[in-house]
Order: sequence, then C-alpha cells, then structure tokens
Amino acid sequence: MDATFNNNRHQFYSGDPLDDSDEKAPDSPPSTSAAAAKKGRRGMKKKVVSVRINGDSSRNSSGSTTPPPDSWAWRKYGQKPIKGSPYPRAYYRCSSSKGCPARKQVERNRLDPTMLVISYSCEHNHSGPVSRNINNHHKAAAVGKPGSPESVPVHPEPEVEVEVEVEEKFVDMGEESLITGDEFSWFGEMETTSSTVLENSIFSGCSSGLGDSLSSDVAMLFPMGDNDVDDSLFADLGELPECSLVFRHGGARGLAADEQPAAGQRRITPWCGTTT
DNA sequence: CGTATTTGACCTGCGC
DNA sequence: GCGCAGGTCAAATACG
Repeated sequence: MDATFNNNRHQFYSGDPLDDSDEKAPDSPPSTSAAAAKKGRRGMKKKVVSVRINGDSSRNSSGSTTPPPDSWAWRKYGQKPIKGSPYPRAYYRCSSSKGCPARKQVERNRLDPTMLVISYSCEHNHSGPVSRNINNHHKAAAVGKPGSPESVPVHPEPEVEVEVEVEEKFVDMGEESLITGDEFSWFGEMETTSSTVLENSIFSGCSSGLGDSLSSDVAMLFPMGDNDVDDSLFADLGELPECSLVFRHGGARGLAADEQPAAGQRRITPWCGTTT
C-alpha cells in the first residue's frame, strides 16, 4: 500500500497517471485531467469567455459556490489561487455524463469582480466515453441529463439560442467558435439586457479544436452586477484576458458575416459538443 | 444514506 | 537543471 504517506494519489501519478487518468481506459487515451495535464494543459485549446451576470439567475445556488446554472451539471473538483490574481480559480467537471471530459474553470475578473470568467475545456479524443467513469463523486452524480453518453462524447447539443453582441474582437472565430448551447441557456436568464460575453482570442483557436474534435475550451466572463453569484466561490476570481470577444445579450454586433446567423443573433454552440 | 463541496497534496508542463 | 505555477485527484466533511 502506501509505503510512505502516498495514498491513492501516488498510485495515480506515480503508478500510471495516464493510465488512471479518469478510470483507466486501456483503449481510450487519457482524455481528462491527468491526461490533459500531462499532454499539455497549457497547450490545449480552451475557450475563454467573459460574461457579466446581472445578478438574477446567478443566485440560483442560493449563494452557494455555484456558477450560473446551465443545462449541464458541473461538479467542483478543485480550487486554486492563481498567482498574480487576487481571486482563486474554481475547477468544475461535467457531471452530466459519466464520460463527459468537459471541464469548466470559473474565476472572477481581476479588473471587474462583477464579471465571471468561465473557461470551458473539453477534449474528446475518444469516441467511447462509456468506459470512462468519473471519480467517486461522479459515479452517482452523473445522471439526470439528456443525451446518451454512450455515443455522446460530450454534452448533447443544446438548442438554446443566445443572443450575444460581439464586439470588434470577433475575428478568427470560426463557426465552431459559436457558443451554442445549453451551456448558455442560462445566458438569457442572466443578463437580459446587457450580458457582455468576452471571448478570448483563444476562442478562435478553439474553433479549430472542434474541427479536430480533440479539445476545445471556452471561457465566459459573467459580470455579476450584484453578488448573486456566490461570494464564496468567486470570492476571488481571476481576471480575464484583454483579448476577449465581447458578446452582448440582445444582438450580435461586429459579427463576421459568416458568424451572423440571423439579424444580429448569434447561436451559441457547445465547443465540445457535438461531434458526431 | 447519498451527494456535493472543500482542502490538501502531488504531478506535469513551461519558463528562466 | 531548477523553480514556479497550474491543474487534478483523493479523502473528509457538511448538508439535504
């Protein structure tokens, strides 16, 4: 057993982190935490979006440490203070599906504490997540969500159309960059008048990730107008990159002709969703 | 009793 | 090669 003080942790890292990344998928490559961390958590694509929360729907958690409610279930698996940022970063894992490798990082904007920066990172390099179980907590938490994890590498495709106003920063954003999804369904609940979503340049890069279906991340900054979001979790979130696309609730502006789905309306697509 | 959340520790990756 | 930072996992605790 633990020769020293290393309990299961060592067995994970010391033994074969890659193998035990999630649930040990002999067939499937490491696609979750350990894998990402080893492969290149810093090199993996991630979508960063900043959204300003009005403060109405964010309080759904009754002041808990839960980010805006989305169609998926997220479970907090860790929190760490970021150097240089007065605010810590919270790490969430998708518990909607047992094999959902989707992860979410929530932090508070250093410059704008009222804004939440949510980074979505999901990498589906395998087509059979079924074998991948979540941690102990996930084993029971992964339920109650639509979509079959068996064929769905990630979350199901949401059909919630979120109107976001894109600022001039919208450039390389490919169709994949579109934020779609259930994930943003709460968007409409949050800021019905002025939801500002900042999309990091990374976002555009993520679009490629979708095409690759390997790994994509999205981060959203939620402006917490009040304090609905919980103070505990976002008590000290980090800041958002300067190069972020700003989406607005009400009409997409500055969208690329390609990106403009309708008259100023943008469809948010799940970076990692979809596939198929 | 079950589930979710929180804290601590360890490992990996990148930068200098 | 060493150090720093970030990220993830596991276990324990708390709440429903």
